[in-house]
Amino acid sequence: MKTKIAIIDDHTLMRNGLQGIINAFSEYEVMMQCENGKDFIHQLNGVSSTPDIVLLDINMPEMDGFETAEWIRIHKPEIKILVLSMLNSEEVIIRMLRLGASGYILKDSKPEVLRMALNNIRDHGFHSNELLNPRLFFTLQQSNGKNNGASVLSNRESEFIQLAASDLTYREIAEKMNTSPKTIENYREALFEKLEVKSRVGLVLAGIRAGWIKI
Amino acid sequence: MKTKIAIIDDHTLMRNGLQGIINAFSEYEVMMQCENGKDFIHQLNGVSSTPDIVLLDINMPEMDGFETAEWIRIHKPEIKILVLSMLNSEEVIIRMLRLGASGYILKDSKPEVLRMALNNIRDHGFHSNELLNPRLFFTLQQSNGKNNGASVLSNRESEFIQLAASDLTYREIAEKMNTSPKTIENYREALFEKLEVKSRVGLVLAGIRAGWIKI
DNA sequence: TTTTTTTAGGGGAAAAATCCCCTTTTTTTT
DNA sequence: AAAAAAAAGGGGATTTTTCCCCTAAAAAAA
Repeated sequence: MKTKIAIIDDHTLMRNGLQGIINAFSEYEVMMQCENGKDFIHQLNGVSSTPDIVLLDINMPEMDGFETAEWIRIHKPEIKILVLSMLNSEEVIIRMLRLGASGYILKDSKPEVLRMALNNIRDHGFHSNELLNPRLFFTLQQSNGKNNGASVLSNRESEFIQLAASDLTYREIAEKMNTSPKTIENYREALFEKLEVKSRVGLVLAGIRAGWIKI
Repeated sequence: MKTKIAIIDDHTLMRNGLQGIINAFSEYEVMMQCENGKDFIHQLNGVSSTPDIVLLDINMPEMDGFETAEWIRIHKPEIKILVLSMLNSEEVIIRMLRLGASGYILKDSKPEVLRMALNNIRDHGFHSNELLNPRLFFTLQQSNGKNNGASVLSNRESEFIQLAASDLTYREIAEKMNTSPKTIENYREALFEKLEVKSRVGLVLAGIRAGWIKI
């Protein structure tokens, strides 16, 4: 069962581009295209199911992103909102969060970022890579337990690589993971080989590029 | 004219500690100490002026931080809220933002962090260092004009930090930059201090977040 | 013009990371 | 049931990083 997406954006080209990108993700399908909030509300009456996630632009005629987010929070609170905006402004981001957005990414993001954002919202209820301080993100991820993504990495390796991307020493990482520094050594060596790197910095960079490390 | 602060926290020792710290900041004065939200509302009726910023704890008996934030947003929206919490949890942070908080810092923050948070809220209406991704923060700062990131780093430091984000050793970086490893040491130490990190990985991550390193 | 910053460099020591070599137990896959 | 992978751990050595201390010329700022 694919997760259903609605796109709310006044630019037809943008909508179609997004639809193409999203439909290429096997786990998602675009079920609605709307040119503003009013259109979205109108179309909702004509469909049998509601979207799971709404991709929401901010600057739109008639009913903009802020109004739309507010409407969704009040009338369809089960729908998650991922704001897709050109505005890299903290004030806007915070305003959107308060209106109930579950994530906020920039329009010039790469498709992988969009996909990761959608995954995070679907799996954890919110997305924050682009938004919130990664320190906080990792804390939460750990408490949530499960390790999604990378089958290349084992669970413990995933935990480790996230912590490797920090200001901690291996000894401190070992303490956080409740294991010995020598065990950490095993993960490190295994990952160095897998990712063909020679240093911890190289490992972290490779992890970031591979999408295993959230910044 | 000093900015007036109210402290809402159920621990007397914490309140007094905070009051001491804040009164040592020349631009702020503590005008109220309250042990929970109810106490705050009650005390508000007895004072002629309202506080500008409220330092708000979350876990409190009778009326906790969430309820208090909601009350303030509805009844005294002009009062800014800085949440001071032990909870490093994204869910809590997002909930607090939605309830109208202007900032969120951890209780184990240093006094300078508290002061910076207060300054940011006073001057810009919000504080986000601890909360939002520094990359966005710096981007915003740059577009606002002052404190543009580049001037923080000297030319050679900029070259160095980019090369630090690689699989190379410092000796190899020194060769690439046609200088001695000891000179590289100077850049490294200067940047560690500037960015408040303790390791090369920390440096690289801070550089990425600040937008100085392109990956 | 004086002061500060940048650039360039060094000595010496401690801590951390890296690289080899291993063993054992449990879990998963074939 | 056998093989492979994951998880946990260790010994011991080398290299790299990190942390103090320090000098000095050139450039930029005050």
